[in-house]
Parts: sequence; C-alpha cells; structure tokens
Amino acid sequence: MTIARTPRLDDVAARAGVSAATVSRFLNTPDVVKDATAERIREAIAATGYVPNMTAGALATNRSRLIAALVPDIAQSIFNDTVEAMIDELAADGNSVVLALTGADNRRLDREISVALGRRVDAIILTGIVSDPDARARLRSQGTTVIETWGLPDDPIDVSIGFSHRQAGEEMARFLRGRGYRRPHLVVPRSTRSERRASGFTERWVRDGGEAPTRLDVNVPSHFGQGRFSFRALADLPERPDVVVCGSDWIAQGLIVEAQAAGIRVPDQVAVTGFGNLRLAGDMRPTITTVDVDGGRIAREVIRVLRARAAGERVETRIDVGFRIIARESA
Amino acid sequence: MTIARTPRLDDVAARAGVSAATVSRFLNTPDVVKDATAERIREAIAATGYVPNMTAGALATNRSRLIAALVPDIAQSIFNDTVEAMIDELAADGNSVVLALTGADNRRLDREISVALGRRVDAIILTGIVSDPDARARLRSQGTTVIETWGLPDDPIDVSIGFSHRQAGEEMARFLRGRGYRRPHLVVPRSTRSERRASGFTERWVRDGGEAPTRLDVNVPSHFGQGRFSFRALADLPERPDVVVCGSDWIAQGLIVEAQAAGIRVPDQVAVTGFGNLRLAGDMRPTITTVDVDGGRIAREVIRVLRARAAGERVETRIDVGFRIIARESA
DNA sequence: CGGTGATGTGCAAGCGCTTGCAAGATTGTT
DNA sequence: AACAATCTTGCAAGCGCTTGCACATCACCG
Repeated sequence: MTIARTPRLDDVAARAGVSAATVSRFLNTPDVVKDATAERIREAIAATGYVPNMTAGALATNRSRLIAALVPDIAQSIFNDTVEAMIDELAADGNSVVLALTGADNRRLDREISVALGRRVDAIILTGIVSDPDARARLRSQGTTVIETWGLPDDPIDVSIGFSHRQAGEEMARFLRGRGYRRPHLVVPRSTRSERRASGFTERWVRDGGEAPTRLDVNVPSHFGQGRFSFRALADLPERPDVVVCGSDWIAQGLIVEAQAAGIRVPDQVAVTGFGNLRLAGDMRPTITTVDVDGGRIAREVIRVLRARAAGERVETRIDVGFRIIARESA
Repeated sequence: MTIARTPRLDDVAARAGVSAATVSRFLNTPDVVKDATAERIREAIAATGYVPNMTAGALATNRSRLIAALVPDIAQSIFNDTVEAMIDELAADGNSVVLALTGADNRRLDREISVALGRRVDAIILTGIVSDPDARARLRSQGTTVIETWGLPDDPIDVSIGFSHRQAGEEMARFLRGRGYRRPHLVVPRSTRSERRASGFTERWVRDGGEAPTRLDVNVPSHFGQGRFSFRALADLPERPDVVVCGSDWIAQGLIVEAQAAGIRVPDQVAVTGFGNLRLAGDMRPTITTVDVDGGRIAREVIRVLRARAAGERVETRIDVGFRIIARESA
C-alpha cells in the first residue's frame, strides 16, 4: 500500500501517463495541451484529489499572487468597504489578500512592511497616509508595486489613488458658509487625514472672513460613543456653535443621538456634518450631511493599476477619485 | 558592476564568509550560532538589505505560516472584532492572515477553501456556520487544522469555538418573559445563526406558555437601515408588539432611532433588544439590552488551539465560550 | 513523397531556503 | 597531554513547481 501523502504534480502525471511538465501546462496554459491528454489529466486530478501547491508555484515563477493590504484596523473602519471590494476583485483574478493591521498610528507599519516584503507579495496596498519618511524610503527602494489609497501625497511612493483631504476640508467650509453658518466647531480624530481636512477647513474658513473655528480632538478609531462625548463637550465652549463638523459619520451619528436625548433639535439648534457617507448617514434621522468618497471606485482603480502593472504597462502615479459633499437634513 | 537583484541567503553568506546554512540557522535558531559569527552575519544582512524569502522557506519546511480566515464579509460584520484580534495575535507569532470573503450565504465558500488549500495554509478559520455537507466533508478529508468559530456544531469538522445560538435565543426568551413582556416580535436576518437563535427563542417562548411570536426576515448583512425599515413594518402587524427582538445591535439601533423619530418612546411603548453587544449598544440612547459574545475570547482560544496544534498537543474539539445577556435600558 | 511549419510533449535546470549528517573546532576532564 | 563531550559549521539533498530548449509528430503542400 502506498503511503498516504498529499498528491503532487508527479502523482497526477504518472497516473495520466504524461510528464509533470505537461500537467503543469494543463494547469496554467490549458490550450497548449491536446484535448485527449487534457482529458486524461483531468481524470487523474479528480482521482488523486490533487490541489496544486501554490507555494512551489510562487517560488518557481517569482510571483506569489499575494497582495498585502495594510490598514489601521478593521473593527470600525471607513476603509472596510474599499478593502472588501478589493478582496473580491482580487479573488476573481486568482490573487489572495493578506490583511495586516498597522494600528491607529501606524505603529506596526514597519514590521508589517517587512513581513509583506518577506512574503514577496506582488503588491502592497497602503490605506491612509504613511508619513514616516523611513518607511517611505524603504518601500521606494524595493521593486514592489505599492499603492497608497485614500490620500493623494505630493510625492507618491509609487502609485497613489485617492483624493485631497485638504481640499475636502476647504470645500466643506465653503459649503457651510454658503448655507449661512457662522460658528463651526470641528471634532477631529487624531489621524493625519482628519488633520488635513481640519486645516483645509480652517484656512478656507478664515480666508473667507470667518473666525477661526473651535475644535476638539478625539482618539481614533472614531466611533459612536465619541459623538456623544463630543456633544457633551460642547457645553465647555464659550458659545454654542451653530454647526459641528465631525471627522466621521459615526461621530456625527452619536452626536445627533446625544443632542436629541438632551432635547436639542438637529439641525435647528445645532447642525451636524459627518464624513464618509456611510450607509447609516443616509438612514439616520435626520439624514446626515456628509462627504462621499467612492470606496468602490478606489478599489476598482487599484485593480486596474495592478492589472496594468502585471501586463507591463505604465500607469499614472496619482489618480484622483475626488469626493462629493452630500447635502442632507442635518446641516 | 554586479547586477542589482534582490539579495539571497547566498549573498549574505558570501559577505559574512560563512555558508548559507549558517545564515539560515542564524535566522531561525540564533542560539546555535557563535556570537562572533552572528555579528558578522548581522552586518552582512544590514549591508545587503536582505529580506528572507518566506516562500522558499515555506516550501522547504512545508509550513506556510499563513492562516486563512474565511468570513462572510467585513463591511459590517459582528466578526470584525474577533478577526482583528486574531490577526493581531497571529502577527505577533510570525503568522499572516489571508482574509477571504465567502459572501453572505457562503456562495464562494468552496472556491475559497480550494484557494486556502492550494496555498497550503497552516489552518483555516471559518466564521459562522458552514452547513454545506460537501464542504464539510472536503475539509475533513484534508489534514489541515480547521477551526469553526462563533458556532458550536454537534459534529465539528475539526475544532469549534463558539456558543450555542439556539441556547442564546432560549435565554433571551426566558429573560424577556421574566421582565413581563408578552408580545415579542422577531427581526431575523437570513443567516443560519440568526435562524437558530430565532427558533430557540420561539420554542422556549411557546413552551413557557406564550403565543408564537410574530417575525420579519431581513437580508444580511444587517445594518442600521434595516432597523428603520423593521420599525415601519411593525405597522402591518395586527397588534403592536411590546418588545422587538433584533438579530443585531445595528438593527436595534436603527429601529430605536426610527421609533423616536415617530414619537414612540423606547422602551415605554416598545422595548427593543439587540445582539452582539457592539460598542454602540452601550452608547446608544437608550442603551441597548443585548447579548454579549466575547469575540476577543474566541480569538484567544483560536490562538491557543493553533499553538497547541503546532506543539503537537491534543486539543478539545468543542470549546464553549458562552454568552451573556446584558440588561440595559431598551428592554 | 519529401519538405515545411505548426503543434504537443519531455528533459532538466532552476526558484531560495531548510536540515540530517558528518566533520572540524573547542572546552573540560583526568 | 590525551581523550571525550559539546559546539559550530559545511555539504548536499531535497521541498513541488515552471519553463527554455529540443525533439517527435502530424497535417499540409507542391
């Protein structure tokens, strides 16, 4: 009796009466093998229960079909839709995604970059903004494709797909000013992205003749509870703002719920805006005015870039997917 | 001039004046190499910028240090905390997680199982309940460690870590009956897990002398908007329920918001319960009565099992992490 | 019917690392 | 100072697949 062990290409080949090379070709470039041979191989594969060892394949081809996605977190993340869409698309192409968590402040970024490099991933997808110059230099020096998403750095490591956070902040300032608000208050998660939006907002607001907005910084990841907290913190301000600009839809949602519980009407007594246009923003009562970013579009662009690279084509290095302010009931 | 190419073990070895084997040992079992040698190797690694090729390592050791996590989705999933905790823990052990999405109804499960097997992952972690007998048989026949989480099947594929959904339903029935509610209405996401809780609830409720609860089925993944929808659907019932048992905290939250918008007080006019004890459940106004499942504990047990397996120890096949009903304001 | 180009397959040399075995270097012992 | 025990290291044979090159077939043509 033969020892039970997981079958290899050889086993299939032997059974089909061909060489391993032919089986390999059958698997990777089916049209070069003759129909009759293919049929025998198919039968042999079924009989042996053979599952190709992608590790060996990766070593031989120097192509892992592994894509690393580095994200701060997934428990409550605005990137989840994008990541989900990416995983789906990539899976359809025969790639797998190894998901690595870098932590809110990218503390584990360096380590995860090393791991990704060690696994010889075909590409590294960064989410958020990597500000550490060492990490940037390190990535640049490798040949690997690296795609920065959700931001649009002046000097991308390789390819970047996103939008200008600063500009989104400015646009929101313009929008609210146009609606007649006069005393905005910012609730700003401590992340580079949020900070950029906040400073974009502030600069534009002031340039347009407004007083510098008040602000509250909150920890990331942002969540519903912080919205409640942020509402209560409004009491500490010298004057109640007429609109609170929140760094995320979750914060906006929490703030609205807490305001209502306190008997304050939104937007009549205080208006609120969010960021992200999560599904809940449209479902909340009142519906939340927010900034829409097309995460699915980002995912699609990522795929497009990856395919182009695989085909050896050149690709743009900065792809702006833009954003839109969605005016709803809350502001 | 030497051709630039990514450095290999050989390159480091040559530079350090030792054999590749020694460098390999330095990397994997540092204490067996002499200090002076180690120092030279360290220097050589730094000088060459060498990053070990884990693909080659995996092939040689037949150990990929890759764990596949198959989840229905991540956009809005009650499993996210568990997955996040697992990824963190595994990363600390030098493992990486390849995340695969199986879709709400496990439609892509088969394909993802094949991919995981092909990548020769060290373990497959399933989330939710895999009811397809073919998939179960297929997994069982492989030697791979497979861990089913968030459920507790009678006959685990290999190891299962979770709790009894049926029992959670029963417990909720008991709890609400004890609080004096009489006309429960169930909002049930179309997933095996939710269905088990619902039938556990119903059976217990009836056994205890209640009338069979009314119910509404909603699609997965469940979200805030469905809660709003579910509230409006209450109008179609012959009689308004006194408590709505929701399949998730998100649904509960949406339902509460919509009820309040309609001027209905929670819990006075209608009580609400959720499931999952997400952070927002404690933050919502009113706070939401729900069922707590310790996702972090599940993650820790997964790690423990994986380590035990790696060490060649035997492990239990069913690990019950239980659940707790968290009584709050909403019911 | 020999020549030609296309088509299908096999041979064998890798891909970059790990590890059993054995030999050389060191240390301690008597 | 000779010998045993312990450390360190190198050799070389894989791990399971891919692919350039060469060869064998075969259909087709003049």
